[in-house]
Amino acid sequence: MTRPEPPIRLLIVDDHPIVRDGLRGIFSGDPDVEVVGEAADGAEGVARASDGAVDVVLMDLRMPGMGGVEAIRLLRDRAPRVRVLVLTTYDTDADVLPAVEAGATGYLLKDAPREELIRAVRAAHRGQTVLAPSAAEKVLGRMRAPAAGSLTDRELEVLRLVADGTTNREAARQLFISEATVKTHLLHLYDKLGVRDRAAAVSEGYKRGLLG
Amino acid sequence: MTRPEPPIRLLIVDDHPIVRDGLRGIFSGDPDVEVVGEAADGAEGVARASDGAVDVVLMDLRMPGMGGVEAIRLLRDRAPRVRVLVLTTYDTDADVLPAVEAGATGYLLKDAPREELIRAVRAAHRGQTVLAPSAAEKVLGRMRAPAAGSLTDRELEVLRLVADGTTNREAARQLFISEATVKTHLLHLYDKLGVRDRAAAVSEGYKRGLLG
DNA sequence: GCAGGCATCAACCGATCGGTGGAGGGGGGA
DNA sequence: TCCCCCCTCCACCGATCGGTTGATGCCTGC
Repeated sequence: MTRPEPPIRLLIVDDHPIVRDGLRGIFSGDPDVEVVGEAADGAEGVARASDGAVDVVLMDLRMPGMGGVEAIRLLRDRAPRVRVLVLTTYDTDADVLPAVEAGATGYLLKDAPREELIRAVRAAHRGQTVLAPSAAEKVLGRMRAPAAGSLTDRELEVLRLVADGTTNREAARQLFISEATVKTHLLHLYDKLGVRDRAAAVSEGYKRGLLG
Repeated sequence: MTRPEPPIRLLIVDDHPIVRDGLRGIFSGDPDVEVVGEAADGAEGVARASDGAVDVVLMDLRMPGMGGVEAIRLLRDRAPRVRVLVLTTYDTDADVLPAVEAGATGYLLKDAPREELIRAVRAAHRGQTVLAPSAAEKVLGRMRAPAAGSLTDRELEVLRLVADGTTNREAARQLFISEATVKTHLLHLYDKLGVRDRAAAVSEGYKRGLLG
């Protein structure tokens, strides 16, 4: 007879107790998956997943304290064998790309059906990449538009000013537009570059040859 | 007989009325210098100096609204013949270097003796560079340590993290130090790079080959 | 003619950052 | 030995930034 596989040891990391309970419930009916712990933020998640007793982590991204992306980075270092499956509400470039680059094995949205979630955990455990369609789109989009001028002229102007240390207010004056518009351009280019702040945007700008 | 030179037309830009009055008083006794106007911030200063009726601008740096550095940049564009003499209280790298790079003809501190101030205005009018000793030191220091690892190991680590978009808090966790220490490192490297914020620091980092 | 990209602006909010002024320990060069 | 540099940490503050939502006008391509 076939020896039963040991269950997949799953850690749930999410700041909302209700979500954690819901996830627990979903997996409680599955003998192949055992929820071995929960954590309410990234730091706790890293701590619990670093002891070798976890196979897969279901990781939320936006959490108070240490966020998911940082946690994933740390886990790549401290527990490389742990697979991290991102499970979050958002699928913007700025969420998906950093998470994938940090080393997430998969990326699902919280509106995914239960079955898909269960299948994804199994797939992640086998090391397979599981991307929600919208997340896959972002990743591919990133590949397709690698360096090119994905930024509009105006966005590039703003980025250049920011790289020179101008504040939003100063940039607005120099471009003869309002500060609100500068912020809008920034938010757009953050999304396009897959970053969350001006410093990282400048860095991406250099990496892609937009600045320099 | 020698035709008397027309007086030097001087514009005073400083947000403190008292300082403006003091400066006016200093030059009132000098027939070679005529104070032709005052402004309380950079924007007003640029406007008044752009009409061709000003020879030299005495410019403060830190002012509400548009600061002095930005005003100097704009003047380089709109009224290149106007000489700008910076007169400020501070002489840190972060003040001196941007001002000089923006195109200031001179840099004096407010504790300078009256005579030096008057001499400086005349020198600036002739296009001569006038630097307060401490300011000259910063400029030379910049020349001496052009690219090299003027940053300490720790500062460079912090800069790299910042370029990756990590917040101070996250960087602190990753380096196992407190957030306060991260901020200290940042302030130090801002000074060394001659910038005022993380975005510009990242840019300088790439320009100097510290990043990328 | 209408969808969609681009540029513009507004208001509000919490989080983060930058500025300032200390303080103390450790290590290396003068 | 003494001083300076580096690294560490604290607390307070105002300024700025980033997030969010929603809206308008223009132009181009379908």
